[in-house]
Amino acid sequence: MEIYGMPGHLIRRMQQIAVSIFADRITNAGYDLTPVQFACLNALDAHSGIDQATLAGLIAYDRVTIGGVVDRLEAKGLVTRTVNKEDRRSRVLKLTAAGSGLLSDTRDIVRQTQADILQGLNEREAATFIKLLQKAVGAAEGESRAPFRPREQEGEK
Amino acid sequence: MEIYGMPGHLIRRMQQIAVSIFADRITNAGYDLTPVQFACLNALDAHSGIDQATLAGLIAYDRVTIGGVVDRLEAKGLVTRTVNKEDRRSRVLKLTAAGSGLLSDTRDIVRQTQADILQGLNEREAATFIKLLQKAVGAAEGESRAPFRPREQEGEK
DNA sequence: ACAAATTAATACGTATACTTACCATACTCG
DNA sequence: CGAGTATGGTAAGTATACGTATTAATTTGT
Repeated sequence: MEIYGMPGHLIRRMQQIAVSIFADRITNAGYDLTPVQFACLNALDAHSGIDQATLAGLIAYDRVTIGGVVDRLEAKGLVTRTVNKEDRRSRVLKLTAAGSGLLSDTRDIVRQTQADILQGLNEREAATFIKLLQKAVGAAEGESRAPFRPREQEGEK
Repeated sequence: MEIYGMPGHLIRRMQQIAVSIFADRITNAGYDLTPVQFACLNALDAHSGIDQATLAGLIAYDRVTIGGVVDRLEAKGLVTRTVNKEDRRSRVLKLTAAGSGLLSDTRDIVRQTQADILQGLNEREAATFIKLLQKAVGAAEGESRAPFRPREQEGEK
């Protein structure tokens, strides 16, 4: 069976390449941050004070995985984790000044990374590709073990 | 920064969903096999007797990762690993009868998996998506830490 | 009010997926 | 032919990325 034209193989390759480019650009700029760590800092910047489960849902990761990621972010002094007084099961996450600073410092690099990932496509192709990606992801979202969970608005619930 | 429309995020999600669907379909059919394990069996079926480094190159994985995968395939009795008499550094890999049988049994499931991954796209969209994926992967291939390495033909070299 | 169900976090286990470092073997070229 | 280089494999370490199970705390249903 020829696997080279199969979506499963190509998507894995694309992801492998994307991670590789991200690591390369970040390292070359003198920083130490992984894609999921960046995603966490970015989400905490927009939603300060959320707990780990909410963070996991916002960036569509497994709760257990995010627990480990937050461990490392906390160890690096980029994030604080305190028990929530209103619900003592959960932990309130906040960026530190260092976390906030690192996020600002790396945003442009990450933006550039996105372009480099699709370096082989022209503008029109890249737009089409992203549109199809979004459509495919949206349709199969439910098959994921770690689905995207937008934050509930105060009104609903 | 909004990450939901960025290629890096979408590609990771797509990969996450693809792996999830693969695991689901294989488990439901009563088998125990991961995507990379399937890729190894499939490559060894087409190229019996290659060594680990060649196998890694054929499916575009890191040498070290494939070492671990082959460990597990060997432990499950799906693959044999013997020292190459002509080059004692390398190990000759071959499918066992069990490995060959499992490959035949799971091929159709994997084929179906590929369609399920793109369930949200119609035929034309899926074709376009795969074409663009191949183009993007081909162009950025060199940025990967584990590039695809086709087998050298006897003539060159 | 109080048992049952749910939820947040964590512990433990498995499997990628890579880095760097090292050893053994093979190759190359002066 | 022998030194330097290259290559295959493995060891050790880090970081995802999940599954299952457990604990603690909150919510729900009666």
